[in-house]
Amino acid sequence: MEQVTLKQIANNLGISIATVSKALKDYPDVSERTKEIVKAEAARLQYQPNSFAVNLRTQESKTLGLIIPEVVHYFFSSIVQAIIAHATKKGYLVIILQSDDSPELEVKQIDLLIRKRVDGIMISLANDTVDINHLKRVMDLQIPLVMFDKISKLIPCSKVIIDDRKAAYEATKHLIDKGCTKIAHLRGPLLPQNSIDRFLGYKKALEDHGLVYDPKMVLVCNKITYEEGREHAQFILDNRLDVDGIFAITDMVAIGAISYFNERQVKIPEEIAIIGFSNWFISSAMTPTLSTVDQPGTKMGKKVIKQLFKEIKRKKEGKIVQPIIDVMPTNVIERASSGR
Amino acid sequence: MEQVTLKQIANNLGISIATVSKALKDYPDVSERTKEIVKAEAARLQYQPNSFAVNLRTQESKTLGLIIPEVVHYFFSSIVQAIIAHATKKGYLVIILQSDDSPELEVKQIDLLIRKRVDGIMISLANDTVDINHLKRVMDLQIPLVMFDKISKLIPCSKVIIDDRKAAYEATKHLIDKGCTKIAHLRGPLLPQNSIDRFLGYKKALEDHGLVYDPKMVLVCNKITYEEGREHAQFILDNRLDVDGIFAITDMVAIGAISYFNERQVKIPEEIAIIGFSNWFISSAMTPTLSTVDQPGTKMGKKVIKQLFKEIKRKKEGKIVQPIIDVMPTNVIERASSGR
DNA sequence: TTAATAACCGAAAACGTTTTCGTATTTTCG
DNA sequence: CGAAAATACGAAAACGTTTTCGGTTATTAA
Repeated sequence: MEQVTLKQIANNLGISIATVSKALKDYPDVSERTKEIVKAEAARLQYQPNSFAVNLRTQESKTLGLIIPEVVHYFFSSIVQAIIAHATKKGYLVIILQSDDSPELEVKQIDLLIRKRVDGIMISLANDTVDINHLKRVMDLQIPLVMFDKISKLIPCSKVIIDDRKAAYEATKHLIDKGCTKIAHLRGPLLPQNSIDRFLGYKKALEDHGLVYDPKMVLVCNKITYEEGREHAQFILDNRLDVDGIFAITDMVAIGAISYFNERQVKIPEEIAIIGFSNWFISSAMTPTLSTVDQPGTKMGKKVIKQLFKEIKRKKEGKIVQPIIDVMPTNVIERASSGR
Repeated sequence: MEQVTLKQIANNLGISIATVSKALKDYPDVSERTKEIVKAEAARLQYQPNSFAVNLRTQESKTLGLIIPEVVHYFFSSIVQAIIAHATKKGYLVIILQSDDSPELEVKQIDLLIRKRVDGIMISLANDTVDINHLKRVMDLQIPLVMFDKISKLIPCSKVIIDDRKAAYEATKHLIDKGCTKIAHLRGPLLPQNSIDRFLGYKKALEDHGLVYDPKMVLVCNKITYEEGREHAQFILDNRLDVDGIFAITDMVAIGAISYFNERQVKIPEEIAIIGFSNWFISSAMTPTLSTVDQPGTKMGKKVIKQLFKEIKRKKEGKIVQPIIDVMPTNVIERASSGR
């Protein structure tokens, strides 16, 4: 089972490699007759161009890199799916890497992608990435780069995000509209911007509606897990915190809290109303169903890959790319957990 | 920002390209002194070998292909995660493609991977893949191939699977042990082997324990969705099927059913006990928590990639690969939905 | 001292493609 | 009819690496 090359076709037909190559790519300086002959022979031998050689020659890999903190995650896997689908449609393949929210891994992975000479990189940063030299390097090397969801404002590349602050504001306001006056917030870690922004949105909403902001009502989830949701729910009950509403940084945390409240017979939403964030699929399948903020993963993925393609194209044409910042709309979805 | 090549280093130092290449790879016929000098210069210029050229020369891409039916799926994304993690540890990157359970897409994607000349392919087949010529082609081209979960018995490659029939048998038996005598089965589509096997396990368990198998108690889920779970639950209630236990093909379906039963105030597990399949994360976070069969995604992913590496290595050594079939153990996890 | 051996380095081919440029042939047109 | 233009093809360089094989020194043994 020998490799079929242009050379073989050329030899079989008694013509040159150059002509074969050009015939297959419909160059104008090849006669129709020879084109036909060459194509027939190529088909007969099931010729497939050697992508290694093509890559080397054209200096592009037709491959993109995608780095996300976690694969097993509804929001991220939705994005992954959308990106893969659109990339393959355009003849590009996608290499996926998972940073596990580790900045060190992230640096290594960027390095891997650069070495592989991918044609573009999409990334959602690890939670506590602060050093951004690896990203600067990507920019310096002129590799098209698009960030999404977890971004760094210090890198002047295109970004696809949501307005976490506004979304959190609206989620909190939703609870207020439902009559909650003592709203707790299960926030994320202290570092990443999303977590900070959601917290700020929560705080602002309280202040704008005449409610006092009490730091004791804000509990930190370092890992943003189901278990933390349960633990904080327990903390609230055991310490008799006076709470009638909860805004959780994520559906995962909200579900943990709900599960614990269910066990302790706390009525939701009557005694405590809850709203999550992300519109994870399962939030509509819970009992009670979970109110949440829709974070449109599929749409975001589509925007990300489209922007990347735009930048790859502009780079090829030698034009300068004007980075954009696309803020996707979010909206509160009311379900049973806040439906008073 | 010019590309740094071996040639540049060679010119800078006034030696040949060959020597530079060998020095960087610690060939024995290069003196320690020149090795040091070369390495220093390479470090100074931040030399990175051009992977296109390396690929072409060595005829390997250090890249693997992975095709799965769905990315947004707890079981599959767990596998993806494990595979990516192990692959990168060994210096390999992973290209992921999603077949959407479409045989046509699957064929195209296999073709893409072959063209990209990946060093190995891992695949879980689309639900209704029957024509397997694309897989035969992979075998013919001697590309290492490992199948998992949804496999084809007709292809003599390595496989990592579970014993669906046995697992389903045990799930059904679990319900019987709990005192159920009228057990329904929400089965999957008629075609794929997993679906058939789980059905057969269910049937066998009934027969082995003196219960009559009634085709009317088997309802088909063509898409294996949450909604189908709900619809079948409704069907059962509306048609007054005499049911005291349900074995669902998947947690997703089971959760749908539970959700509907909750709405209709059917007590679980008192009136109807339910067991799912896969041990999807959320099954332990439901109310009531869902009994299920553990399908160890992470472990399976690890086995898959390890076997693939083994075969890649053997191929390099020119040895023949002996395909293996690894049947991973599963076990019933009892939770509230069957805990009488 | 000479021959044999070891140590070190470089020339060059090869991987398979793309593309520029030149050349030979044919056609067009004044 | 002759010059210009159009048509069709091929030679060859280039992409950057790896590796074989010779060749040149320096070292050792006889």
